[in-house]
Amino acid sequence: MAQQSDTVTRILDTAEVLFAERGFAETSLRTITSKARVNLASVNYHFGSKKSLIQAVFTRYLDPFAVRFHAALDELEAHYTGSVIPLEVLLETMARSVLEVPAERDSLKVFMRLLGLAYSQAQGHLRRYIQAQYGSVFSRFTELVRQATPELPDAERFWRLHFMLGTVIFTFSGLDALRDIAEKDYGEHIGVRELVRRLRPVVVAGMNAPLPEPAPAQREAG
Amino acid sequence: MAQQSDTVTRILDTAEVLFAERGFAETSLRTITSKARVNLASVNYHFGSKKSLIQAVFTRYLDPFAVRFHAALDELEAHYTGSVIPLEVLLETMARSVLEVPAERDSLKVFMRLLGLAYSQAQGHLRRYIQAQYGSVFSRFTELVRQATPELPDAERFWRLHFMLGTVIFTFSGLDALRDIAEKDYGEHIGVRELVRRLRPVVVAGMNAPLPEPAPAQREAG
DNA sequence: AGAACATTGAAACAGTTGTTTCCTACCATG
DNA sequence: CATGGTAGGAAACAACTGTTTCAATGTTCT
Repeated sequence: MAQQSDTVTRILDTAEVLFAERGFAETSLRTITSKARVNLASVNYHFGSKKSLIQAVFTRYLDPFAVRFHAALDELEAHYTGSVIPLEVLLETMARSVLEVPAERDSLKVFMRLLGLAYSQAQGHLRRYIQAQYGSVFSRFTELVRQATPELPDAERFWRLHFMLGTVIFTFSGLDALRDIAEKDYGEHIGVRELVRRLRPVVVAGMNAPLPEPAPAQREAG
Repeated sequence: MAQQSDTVTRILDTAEVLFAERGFAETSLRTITSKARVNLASVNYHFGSKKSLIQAVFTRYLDPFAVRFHAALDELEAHYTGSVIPLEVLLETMARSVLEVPAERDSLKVFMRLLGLAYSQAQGHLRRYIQAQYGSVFSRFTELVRQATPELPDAERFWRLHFMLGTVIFTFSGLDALRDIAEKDYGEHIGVRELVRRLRPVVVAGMNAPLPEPAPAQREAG
């Protein structure tokens, strides 16, 4: 009981890679269990169902992330006591927290791809689970961003945060494909930290972009 | 032969909506054919296989898009003969071309979600098909962007274009979910054109962001 | 030691998947 | 009218899906 069964972690390790490579529906339990050299029934025994396995894969990443991120925000608030935390610092802190979690297992690529799938994949259950489980961390972060960007209307800030989220998730989630193209065209092998360095000014500039021109009288279809 | 069978278009109309809602693997041919009130075998009869049906759904969007976009770029090059086309104009033209195609059928949401799936979904066959079929249009566009942003190093421009692609695809692909949240939190119902208006300054600012600080002496892991 | 428990193993379950087969209806051309 | 090729319908196909069952293990505590 001190450490959970070897079978459980072997399933999780194998499942997260296969999920990231092919998606959830396209990955069968038999593929997972045979690749993990584990009995087929053990997934249902340890996790209950495939759906629960998927959630467990996410939990293993997101639980440590939530802890670290909360701690990092605590430090930040203690340091900037009273005054406002600058946007760049907030973004930098979030990036660092995200990067730290999977660093131990060289699985950042998997983590990011899973995040991308969580958004794009079959509508509901996973996004609802993540929202219910980790929504509070995200709320705390957005509240700090609100204080850091008082000039932005609330709706504008909401959308821009999601724009930037899209940039990051899309980039890392398609990292292998993009990296191949970049390597072929520019001969430059690019790593994760290098990519973060490139991402930083773009994200900051996006958040600080001038406000859009006000909407014209609009008839909308859609 | 003058117009293709009613069955074919009924299958395509139904399939694109279901694919966009649930993904490819999660949508069975039986779901499609029953909802389209069409015989199950007709998919294989008219398209050959499910994979070909998926490609046909994309072709029906991308073929007209490629035609329109090429024409729009022709016009642009004729108008700016000799001189360089500004970046904002290029982005605006691309946005307009993308928006025009599905406008006739009120299916922009579907189109965008399909684009998102094409990137995020099970890695290979679809992205390869799109790359092979429509890569030339994209190359023409990126070459014009290169001329419009001569101060950007090639690699930097490559990555920023994909950053911005991520922003757009991620946003529209998760549009329904995001719109629900936004509507709940800010009571504001947002339409596609409204979203494009918000997107524009962010994308431009991202492309024009200051160059990142040069990389430090780096030891890189993975 | 034996009893209680948690974990595995192999097999079967019922349901769904994409695809194929075969037969009927059509409809223009000979 | 007959006949060719095209499209549609019902049923079956084999393969695969997630899940369950039940016996055979090991493991742990008294």
